[in-house]
Amino acid sequence: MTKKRVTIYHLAEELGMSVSYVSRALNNHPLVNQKIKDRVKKRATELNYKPNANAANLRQGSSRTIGVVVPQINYSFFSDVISGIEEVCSQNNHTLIICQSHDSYKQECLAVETLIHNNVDCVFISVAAETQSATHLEEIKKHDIELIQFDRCVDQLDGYKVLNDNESASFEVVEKLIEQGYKRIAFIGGPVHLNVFRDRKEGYLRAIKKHGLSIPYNFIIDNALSNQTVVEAATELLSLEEPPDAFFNVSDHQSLTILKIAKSMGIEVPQQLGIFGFANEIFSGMISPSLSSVDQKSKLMGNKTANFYFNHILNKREEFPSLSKEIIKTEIIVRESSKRNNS
Amino acid sequence: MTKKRVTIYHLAEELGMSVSYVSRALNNHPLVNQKIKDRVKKRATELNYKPNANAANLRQGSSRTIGVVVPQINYSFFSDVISGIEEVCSQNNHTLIICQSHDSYKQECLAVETLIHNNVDCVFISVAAETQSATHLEEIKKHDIELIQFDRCVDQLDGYKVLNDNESASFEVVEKLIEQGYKRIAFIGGPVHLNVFRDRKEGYLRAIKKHGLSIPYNFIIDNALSNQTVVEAATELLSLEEPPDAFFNVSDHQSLTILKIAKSMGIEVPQQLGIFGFANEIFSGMISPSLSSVDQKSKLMGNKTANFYFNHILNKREEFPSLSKEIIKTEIIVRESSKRNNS
DNA sequence: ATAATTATTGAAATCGATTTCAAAGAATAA
DNA sequence: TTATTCTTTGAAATCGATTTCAATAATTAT
Repeated sequence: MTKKRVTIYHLAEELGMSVSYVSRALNNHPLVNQKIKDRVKKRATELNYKPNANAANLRQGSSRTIGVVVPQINYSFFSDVISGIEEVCSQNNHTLIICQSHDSYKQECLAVETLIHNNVDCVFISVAAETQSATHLEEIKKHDIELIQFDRCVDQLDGYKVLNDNESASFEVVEKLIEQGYKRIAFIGGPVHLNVFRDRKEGYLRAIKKHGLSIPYNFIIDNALSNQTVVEAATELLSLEEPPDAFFNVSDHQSLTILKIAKSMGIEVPQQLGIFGFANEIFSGMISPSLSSVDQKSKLMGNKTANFYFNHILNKREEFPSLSKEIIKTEIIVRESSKRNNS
Repeated sequence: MTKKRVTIYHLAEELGMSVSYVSRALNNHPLVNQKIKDRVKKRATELNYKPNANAANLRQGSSRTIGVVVPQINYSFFSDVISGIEEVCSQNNHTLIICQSHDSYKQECLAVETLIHNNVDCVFISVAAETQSATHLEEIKKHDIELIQFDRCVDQLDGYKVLNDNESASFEVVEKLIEQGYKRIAFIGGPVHLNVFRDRKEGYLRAIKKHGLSIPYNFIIDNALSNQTVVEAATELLSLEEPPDAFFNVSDHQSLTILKIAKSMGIEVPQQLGIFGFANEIFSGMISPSLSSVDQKSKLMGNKTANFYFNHILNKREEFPSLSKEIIKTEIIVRESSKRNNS
């Protein structure tokens, strides 16, 4: 009962011409008369003809497909980026295949395998927290597939990268905290083998150095993405005789956790404790006190990553000079959690 | 400089056997000796052979690919559903192609076209707010592609559907409001041509009827998904001489807007005004007062939708009786915004 | 030893498009 | 009229896998 799909052969027979001619007519080939094109296309829609992309891709080598690998689709940052990527890809008639690594190196490798099998033209990747090697990414290149890393990149591999200005944004954030009179600023970071967290830490350190603040070594906590780690670290720090008077965090989730701990310990935010985070999550502006944060322009990052491919790689257009890195300016959003009323 | 991809032909030549044999060896065909399988596979990885899915799909008719269409990838509900879908699909060695309709019927049709071109085996769709016709979905079936609708479905089309218990959840919510002594309960809904919003409205109406409450006609607002509509409607209602004493909303964003309006008008939540929403957005539990809401188990919905395909459609397995609808039980989460202190 | 059966192996067709190459037809120039 | 150019058209090869069908080799039964 399964009707066979209408192919270009049926069309050709119906129209009494050869398949090659029909193919050219459908693809707007200049060697075909306009009238014929119209006739073929009309009949094609009538017969409900849909080209088989597999066949075309097999023949052409290109698949007009982009593979995306992210740690989690449903983290707001990544879903925004993907939304931005999708927008541009669909404008350019490209399809998206999406995989998540769940922050596992192994699953990331599997995802990369899948994308190679599917013959994608390019891979956009933001690597898993676990990822410390680039062999799987080199694999991609070996297969003549283009590669663009965005946000979380591996250092071992050069090539196209789309990034935020993590270092300078962090520097500015810490200066803003200092302006407000905070002096004992702690840093809650992520795994330092990932560029984004390392850069944020470096920005923090640069500001601290510039202003000659003396910070106890244990005010700097790396690898604190999990909630539990934050709870433990912050509780310990805030219980010190001389506790920090501010926290700069690499995520808003960390900020939120710290805010809760502060509340439970009766510490007033922002008077006694300033909090500044990263990512500008949807809840950051909603809760009370509202959380200061760095907006990463995530959707724009998606747009730019995709455009990077279409402008710089696919059609190396003259108006776009070739480059390998694109830095996206973040926006620093000062809210209640870092603004003392002494102004 | 572009090295040609290693194909099964290279492999066959290297190994001194025919391509058919190599193919069977790689695919664990029972007719091939285990030793040969091992040898072929070993050499395949050595030579860095990656099968071309396009070629296989073309030949086999099936693509092991699922297409997903949602209004917006970065709405938390949909990104959670997609995450759940992805999980199950990757377990079953299927690839995901994802499209967004941006709530436009036209873009939804384009997305469907794309998926047909790409020869997907099945489409999972949650339709755009604009969608009122099913012709594009019938198109999918005409091409012998399976179709599962989830959450937002069109009524005109029967077939597989995965849904929340919108009606009964709404009924319960309204009863919970009534228990708390709220009597003049307004309803802020969505476009009624979409099942989910209609069902929520019906649940609301059933509870109202059961308890014999008299509600002025203008307390029931349909098609209020946009922020502006909510602002206008809520402001008007709350300015009445006899304003509503509670709102049941089809989304938490609506709840949030109403909460803000109430605050700005000096109306106390939940004492003077109860608020209950839908979707249990990430911020709902974080703000103050925290917002009561219905958790839709979105990731589970993704899992179930995908499993529906693998269990009921792809391999009609005996342990799963054939059915066409799956209802997922929501969880009703009562928070501060609907709990009067009179308990 | 021969027939019957089973296990291995491979040649060639196939999926549905694109594209090369060449032929045929039409238009123009000599 | 013939030679030349340009346009229109189609046969067949191609992409890289899978699969059918048949042939050969190895094993077992008679």
